[in-house]
Amino acid sequence: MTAVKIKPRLPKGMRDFLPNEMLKREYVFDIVRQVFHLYGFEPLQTPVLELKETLMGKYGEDAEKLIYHAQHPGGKEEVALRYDLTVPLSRVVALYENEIALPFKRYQLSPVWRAERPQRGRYREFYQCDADIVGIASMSADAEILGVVVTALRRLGFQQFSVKINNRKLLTAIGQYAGVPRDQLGDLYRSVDKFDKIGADGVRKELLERGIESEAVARMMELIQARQPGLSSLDYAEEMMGNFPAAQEGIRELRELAGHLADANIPPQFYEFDFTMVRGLGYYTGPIFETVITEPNLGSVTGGGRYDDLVGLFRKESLPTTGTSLGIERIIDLMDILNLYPPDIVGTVVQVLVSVFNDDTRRDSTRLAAELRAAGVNTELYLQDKNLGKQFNYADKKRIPLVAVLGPEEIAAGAVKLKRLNDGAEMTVSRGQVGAKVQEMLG
RNA sequence: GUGGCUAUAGCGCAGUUGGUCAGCGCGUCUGGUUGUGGCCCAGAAGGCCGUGGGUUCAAAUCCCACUAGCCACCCCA
Repeated sequence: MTAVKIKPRLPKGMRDFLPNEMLKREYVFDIVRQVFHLYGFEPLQTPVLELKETLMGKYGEDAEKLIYHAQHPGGKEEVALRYDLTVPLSRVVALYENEIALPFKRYQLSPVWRAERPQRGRYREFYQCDADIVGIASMSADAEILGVVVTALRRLGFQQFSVKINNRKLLTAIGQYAGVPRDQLGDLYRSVDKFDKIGADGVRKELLERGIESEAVARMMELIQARQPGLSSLDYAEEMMGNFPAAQEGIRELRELAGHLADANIPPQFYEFDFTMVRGLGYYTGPIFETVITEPNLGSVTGGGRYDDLVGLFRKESLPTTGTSLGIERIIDLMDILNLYPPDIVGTVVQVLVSVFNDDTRRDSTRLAAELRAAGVNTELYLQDKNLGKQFNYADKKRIPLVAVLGPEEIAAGAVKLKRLNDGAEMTVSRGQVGAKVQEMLG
């Protein structure tokens, strides 16, 4: 053995999740999964690695630089770690077109990798929870996606949030209306997207700095400043830009979407039309969505939209597709900050600690643990050789709710003493009914 | 990728203009309490002050580089 140890470290932006944290993560995953099932989505799993040709050219130039490349020495295939779950889905749909019945409603809870500089709420390995509907052009599909988002967030305990809805077609029309040349559209969108952060004046300033004509900036500002509640914003947009075909189409879609949302009983306080919301990824073609929880601001917690052309990159004919991604990492960070976890998930899965009185009684404790497990109770048998006080201490620290004491007295009486740690209540019960009594004491 | 801030015990921190500055709180361990945790009391362990150079009689303290983390920008979940 050498004296030099390797420093235990992690790659930048990657994390371990210790049991305490995993319990919380799984709680969130479970709720999200339930909601996906509730809306009729079914699970899909794809490999961590994709062929480079599958990933390249889908996300835009900037995003592509963040793709992790994964080669082994002498490898013949060019492979990379997946960057999101949307492109793999499109690949799957194209690959199994004869086996998949449309509409294809799938969800996937999986890690993705992006070589970004880590920050709060931003990691290099992080889980996304995607739900998408392939094969439906109608806005009813988009409405279902928004229903999933709103339901999942509400079930997780978020009270105040707003899903912002915009449309790529409308953004195109806004650019046309303002008279901004094509090569400046990116700059235009990037600035407009910051409206919430830097305000109207900030956007105006930035647009001018980016060299966009002052006349175009003025027309632009007139448009985006007129943000109005509910559907009146759509009326306003139509009034202003109604003679642009892209605007007509975009507004028609959003009207249709609004109708479906109302029919589906999605409470209107949870969504709004916001023409300043822009999504960066290149593949969106229609309605786009994003959810921001403003207090505290950790960036967007969901993002999605319609991408009718993406499947078409993998086969002759494309398929209309819409979907969303829940940013589970940011949701988890917010759950902690806002204290949204139910009290019983913190600590441990163990319901009862079976203590061991002394060496002579260990066999009895082992049998008791077996009986409890057979009765379906999550049971930990104390495996060390320490006095009762230490064993209670251990249970207390691990937040195990009940301790079973099986000393000579109990053994002689064919009984078990159960103690509930949060209030100190004790109950001596016969061995035969210990499973039922444990459930009773756990309430 | 660009800029800024930070780095002292397991965790959170203090350390004044270089000279008892190696400390505090929490946690851990031991005992008070060998059939019962939390609270209290007493005690103990634990640090090459991120790493490597430099300045100086003297560096946790000043300078440089590196590394890591955080924040902002970019972008995004």
